[in-house]
Amino acid sequence: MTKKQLIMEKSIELFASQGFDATSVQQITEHCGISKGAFYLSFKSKDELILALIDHFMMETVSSIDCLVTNANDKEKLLYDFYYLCFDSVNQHSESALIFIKEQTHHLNDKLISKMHYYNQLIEKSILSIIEYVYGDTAQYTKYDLVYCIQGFIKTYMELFFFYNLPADFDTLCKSLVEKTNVLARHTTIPFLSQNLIEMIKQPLNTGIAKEQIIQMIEQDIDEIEESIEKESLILLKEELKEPSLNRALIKGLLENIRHQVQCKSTYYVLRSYFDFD
Amino acid sequence: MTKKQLIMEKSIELFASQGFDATSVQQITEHCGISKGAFYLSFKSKDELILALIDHFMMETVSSIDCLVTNANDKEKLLYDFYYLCFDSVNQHSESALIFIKEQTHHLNDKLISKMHYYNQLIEKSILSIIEYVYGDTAQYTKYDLVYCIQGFIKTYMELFFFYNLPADFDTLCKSLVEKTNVLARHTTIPFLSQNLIEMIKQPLNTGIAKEQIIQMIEQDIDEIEESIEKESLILLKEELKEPSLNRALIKGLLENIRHQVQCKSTYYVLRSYFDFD
DNA sequence: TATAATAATGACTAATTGGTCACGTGTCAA
DNA sequence: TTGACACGTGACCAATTAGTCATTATTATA
Repeated sequence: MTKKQLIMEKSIELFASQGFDATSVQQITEHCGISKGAFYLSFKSKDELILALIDHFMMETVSSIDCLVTNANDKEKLLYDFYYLCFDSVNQHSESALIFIKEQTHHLNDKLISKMHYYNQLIEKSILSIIEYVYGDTAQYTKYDLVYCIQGFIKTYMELFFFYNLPADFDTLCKSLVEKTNVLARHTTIPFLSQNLIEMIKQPLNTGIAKEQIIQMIEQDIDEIEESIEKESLILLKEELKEPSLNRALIKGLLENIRHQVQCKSTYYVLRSYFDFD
Repeated sequence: MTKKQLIMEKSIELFASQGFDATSVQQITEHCGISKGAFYLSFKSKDELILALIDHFMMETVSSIDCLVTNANDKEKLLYDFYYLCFDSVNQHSESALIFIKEQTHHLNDKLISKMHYYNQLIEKSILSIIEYVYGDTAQYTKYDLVYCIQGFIKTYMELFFFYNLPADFDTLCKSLVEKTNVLARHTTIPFLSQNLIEMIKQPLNTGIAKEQIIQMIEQDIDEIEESIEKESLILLKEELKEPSLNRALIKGLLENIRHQVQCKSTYYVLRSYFDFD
């Protein structure tokens, strides 16, 4: 494990329990058993650390969702799987999720805002795909509202698990939510969110994940993987990022090579989005 | 206006735009045109200030809702009115609401947590009343889920207004939400939240509003009101709080006296809850 | 006007913070 | 053994903070 990873893992615990502002770099380094100087060898600043944490968590989440939606083949199950994935992944990374929730509204700086915006839009896009796939024209006029209702369900029930340690019967919960969603999709007639409103919201869809960062992701994967076609593909993709030279077919091929490599699932979906193979 | 009120009003602006941690007492006093010492004459600490702000905002909100529910007489309109009130009051006190949202998850200290818990429970109780009143047995088994769905709707659409400055067509929004709620109430069959789960959550329903604070509210009302039966009733109620001596009928009478005095609407509902006249 | 009481001031303190940097320490190849 | 190099250290710095308190200004009272 690199020092960077160590710092990230250990700092998650502190940030989750005390919040970002209330955790000093001193505390982090003590908790890692390293010196203050060593911290600044891995991260340029404290802000860079939390940005990295949030990126890591959101990248994972977003790409899992993306993966689910892209490979969907069962209309009945997709929505259930989606809900389950949301609760399950937040449950498994509850500390990261807590940081995310805590700092989301705290707008440390502009970078964080646009990051959040970016990830939110990705998730909304996925939810919309699900709705269009599952309900088709049935929800034609109310689909944007449905997106927000689904997010509302998730957010509200999520908090229940965060604030009170409810026994996590995710199966019942998700079945219950699927039913609610079905009912809304089939019986609501009064939309609030129109295409127009949605367009207004979408405007500042700028800053995605920086190329730099994707390169870092790839490098991390390369470190973790043994000599193989997959590894070589990753190396070539990294080169392509640094200096584009291959045509789209070759890139697509390289992506296919790493598609089923579990370790780099996130990377695959991030790259897929970066090279615009949606 | 007392110095305390001045500080509260001015600090809301700063907290809303920068957050609590990022706003120094220095800044607040400069923005008020007073000295640092003067600040500490009104508030024992910076924490006490934000606690007061959140109390003020939540007391107002909760009592408006309580008022609406208590005086309901039109099943068709109640839910609409409730939604409208929520959006409208948050819209009108958007800065306070923003502070509330920002600091809600930041758990400054235990006092804040239990305060939030307390207010949340009051609101949930009101929503449950609405559901029971509007749907009766129809939503018998899913009413607790409905409470959380309603909260989810509000939270999610609220954020839309906060993060993007959407044109606020609250009327359409509320009609749309009422329809969604109706649909859920009539067609859902799979509950997730049972009576049992709800009981688990309710456990730490301790610390309400401190008696001290209610007294301060009353004193503020007394200052603002001219000589009248209402003023005298307030004075007597204040005495009763400090040293209980009257029987419940008399107290109830005093409460009735101030019931329709607009300036002390919050106080009325807080007192009603304190003396347990629900 | 004189005196007491209250309100308000702002320089000050003590503590904490994020971030730096001159100085080890261990590990290579030559 | 030497020297080069990266890795790592923790004392230190400048800036900022919440909160205090001796002093001054203002007001009310006699």
